[in-house]
Amino acid sequence: MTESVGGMGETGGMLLSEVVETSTGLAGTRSRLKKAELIAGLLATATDPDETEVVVTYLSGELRQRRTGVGWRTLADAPEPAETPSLTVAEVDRAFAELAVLAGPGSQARKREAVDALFGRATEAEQQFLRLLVGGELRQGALDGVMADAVARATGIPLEKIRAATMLRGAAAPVAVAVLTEGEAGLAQFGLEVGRGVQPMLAQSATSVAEALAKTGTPAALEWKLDGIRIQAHRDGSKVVVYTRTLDDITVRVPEVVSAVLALDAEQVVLDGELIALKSDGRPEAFQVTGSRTATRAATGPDSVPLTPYFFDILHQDGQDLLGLDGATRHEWLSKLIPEEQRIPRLVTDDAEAGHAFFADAVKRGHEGVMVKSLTVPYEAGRRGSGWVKVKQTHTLDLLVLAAEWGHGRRTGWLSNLHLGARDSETGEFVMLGKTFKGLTDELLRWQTERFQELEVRRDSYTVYLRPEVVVEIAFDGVQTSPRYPAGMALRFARVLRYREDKRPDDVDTVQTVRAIHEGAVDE
DNA sequence: TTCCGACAGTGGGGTCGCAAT
DNA sequence: ATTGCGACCCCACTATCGGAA
Repeated sequence: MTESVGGMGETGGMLLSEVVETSTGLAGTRSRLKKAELIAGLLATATDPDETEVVVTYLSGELRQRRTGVGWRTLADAPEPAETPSLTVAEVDRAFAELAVLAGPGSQARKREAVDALFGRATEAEQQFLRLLVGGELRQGALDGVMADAVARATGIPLEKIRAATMLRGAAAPVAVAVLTEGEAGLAQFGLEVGRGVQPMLAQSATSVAEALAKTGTPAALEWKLDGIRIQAHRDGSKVVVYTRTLDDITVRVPEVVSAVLALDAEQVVLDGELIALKSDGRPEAFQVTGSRTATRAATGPDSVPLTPYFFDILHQDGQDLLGLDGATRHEWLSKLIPEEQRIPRLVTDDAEAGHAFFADAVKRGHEGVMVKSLTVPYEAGRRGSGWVKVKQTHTLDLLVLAAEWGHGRRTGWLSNLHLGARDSETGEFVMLGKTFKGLTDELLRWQTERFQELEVRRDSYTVYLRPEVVVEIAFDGVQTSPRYPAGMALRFARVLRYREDKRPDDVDTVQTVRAIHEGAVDE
């Protein structure tokens, strides 16, 4: 262990440079076993729980502070790097903790000073590491999953137990610290705690109800998939806390949820649900409306858009943990506690045809599609298992590739991100509706990189612009209002299905067609 | 030996709050 | 009042590793 040299009166502890070296090693191998070994090796040299916690979070690609107010722009111009490493892990964590609480007039300048002080003591490699860490772009092939595996291997504790504790605790680092310092006995402290967010259960995708039913097994429950914000509501007596999918606390922004939960006939409860803005006729507002209202802090007043909470699962009630129970039993508990108008409409069936009719009805009512849920699996916090499967309505269009941007990371050297345009039937011009990088195989990336440069008309440092010749079939979930694109519309979740070399630019779909979808005039 | 679950990476559009201009 | 940045909401898809079958 090297002592800190020439620091600011620091006493020692692990150097940041040791973390940076390990991170470089992680990026240098694709083997997850090797990554786990490297992580375990460094964790073994940590001297105290605090240090262990910081190292665990850094090697998972995160800062310990949820928000610091420092981003890529602030870090773009940093002072000259130091020649030799001296920063300790503890010093770096403290520096970010201080940055995180800076606010008010003049805070930008003070942030600048604090960042310069920190980065002035960092070597070139350390500066680069911190930049990527802050930006959440470490890309060393190790995040929470690999970290959990590393901790399991280092301690000999089954991965499943570590994972379960992590999901219930809602965070990886405290669990890692507990087992690294106390062994398996350290896991005993982690269970569902009313008031503390649990990683929500996630869903796989399927393209049809029949395919979804094949994954979940039958009979299964189908529920409308609402296009809103995922919420997890905790009540302990008179205290209510509402969390988002990433366990951000949004309680003060959603009084509707607080009052709904306080009205329930239970002292303690943990509920999973969806929050959505509805029009006066009961149809859902565009996601942007729900998102905007939910993001607004002081969301009261006459002009405020009301939100409606729906609940679809229950994890705890009055001292009893329910998340280990099967889906059917949990829903019985839910039905007894939650009034029908606050539950998501649901159909239990083993018939794909009946299921499809339920799906079609949900879509007709303006919803995204359905969730298909196994009746037999427990609530698998944080898992994306086959117990829950989503089926969404999608659209497809033939569009023109207007340009393509150079990729990053494993896509470096390939043209990756496509600019997509529809034809304006009145002017004959092509109008950009958004970009996509999704759905491309390596083979396709190779092909388009070559082909697009043959069609190049000009380029800048990010983008190659093309002659309007390449037609691509695009899938997307819907059309949203856009403040950025010229038609005032953008595609939501666009992805490539295939190139259409059999089609000509005149064949691509029109802006007018897209507008019709936007206005809900087209059913596909 | 092949199959498949879990993970990480590669980015997309939109909105609000805040500080500076 | 406007602008730029940071943070967070929604997210689809492919490649890969390593254990399961």
